[in-house]
Amino acid sequence: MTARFSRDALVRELRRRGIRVTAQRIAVAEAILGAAEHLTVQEIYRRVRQRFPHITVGTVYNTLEVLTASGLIQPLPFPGGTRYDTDPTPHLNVVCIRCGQVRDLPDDGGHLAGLAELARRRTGFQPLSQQAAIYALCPSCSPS
Amino acid sequence: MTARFSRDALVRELRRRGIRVTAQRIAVAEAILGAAEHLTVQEIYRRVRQRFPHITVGTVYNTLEVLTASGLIQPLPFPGGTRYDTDPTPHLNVVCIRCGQVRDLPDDGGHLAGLAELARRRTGFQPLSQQAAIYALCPSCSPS
DNA sequence: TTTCATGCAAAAGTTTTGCAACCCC
DNA sequence: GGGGTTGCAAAACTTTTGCATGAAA
Repeated sequence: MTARFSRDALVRELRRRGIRVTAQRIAVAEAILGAAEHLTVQEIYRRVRQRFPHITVGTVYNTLEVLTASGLIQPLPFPGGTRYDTDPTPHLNVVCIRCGQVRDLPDDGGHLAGLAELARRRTGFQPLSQQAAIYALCPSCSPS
Repeated sequence: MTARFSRDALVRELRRRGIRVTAQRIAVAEAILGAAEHLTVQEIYRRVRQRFPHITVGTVYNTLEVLTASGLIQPLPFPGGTRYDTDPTPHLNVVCIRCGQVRDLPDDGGHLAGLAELARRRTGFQPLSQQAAIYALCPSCSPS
C-alpha cells in the first residue's frame, strides 16, 4: 500500500469523514497509509514519534479508533497484536507462521464476497467488514 | 461444538499425538472441546480452576500451546484476545461487533478451500490453517 | 530414573482510563 | 468560546519467562 493521498487530499478526506484534523492524526494516518505492510500499534507509534516526540501511545490508540470508526482503516487481529490495514478492497492475508511476513492477495475468485453473502443469508447478520488469513509456511521457512 | 471425546478417548487421542497426559491437560482440553463457543484464555482458566483451584494461567497457556502444536485446537486471534477453536473443518466465524456473539458456518460454497488454494498458487506458501471472520451487526444490535 | 509439567512469582507487552491544559472549528 | 484532543500517568489486562518442586513415562 503506497501513499494514496497527498497531504492536502488526506486532510480533505479526514474532514469529509467528519474527523477533526490535528497534526498528530495526520501523522498517524500518513504512517499507516504510507506503509507497505500492516503495521502494529507499536510500529505506528515509533514512526509517528520521529515527528512528534511527545506523542503518547494513548493518543495513537485514540486516533486509530477514530480512523477505524470512519472506515479509513481496518484493524486486523493478528497473533502478537492488532495490525492496521488500509486496503478497502476485500483481500486475503497470507501469513508465514514462522517468520511472520504477510502477503496480501486480491480476492480474485470472489471467495471473500461469497463468504460475506453466505453469512448474510445464513445468519441475518449485516456484514460490515471481513478478514481472512491463511497461516502458512513461506518457502524459506519450509522444512526442505 | 459438543464434547467429541469420552475421557478415555481423549487420553488416547492425546497420547497418539505424543502429548504427555496430565490431569490439568485433560481438564483444559475438555473445557475447550466441551464448549459451544470459542473460549478466551480467561474463560478456559476460570472453568478449569473449578476443578483445579491451584492451576495457574501459565499452565493454561503452556497447555494451549501444546494442544495447538499437535493440531487438536486452533487459536483464533480475535479483537479482545485469542480464542480457541476445536472444529478441524474449515469454517467461517461471523462476529457481531457490538455484542460479541460468534456464529460458525460451514464452508458450504468451498470458498475457504478456494482461498487456501489461491494462496498456495500465488505465493508458493504452504497453507497450514486458516481463519475467516465476517464482522457484522446481529439483528438485535442493528439500528432498527 | 529421567524427563518434562506444574505452580508460584515476576516481568514484559498491549490496551484502557482519568484528568488538566491545549487546540481545532 | 465551546467542545473535542493531547499529553501525562496510572491501571487493567494479556502473554511470557525463570525456577524449584512434583508427576509422568
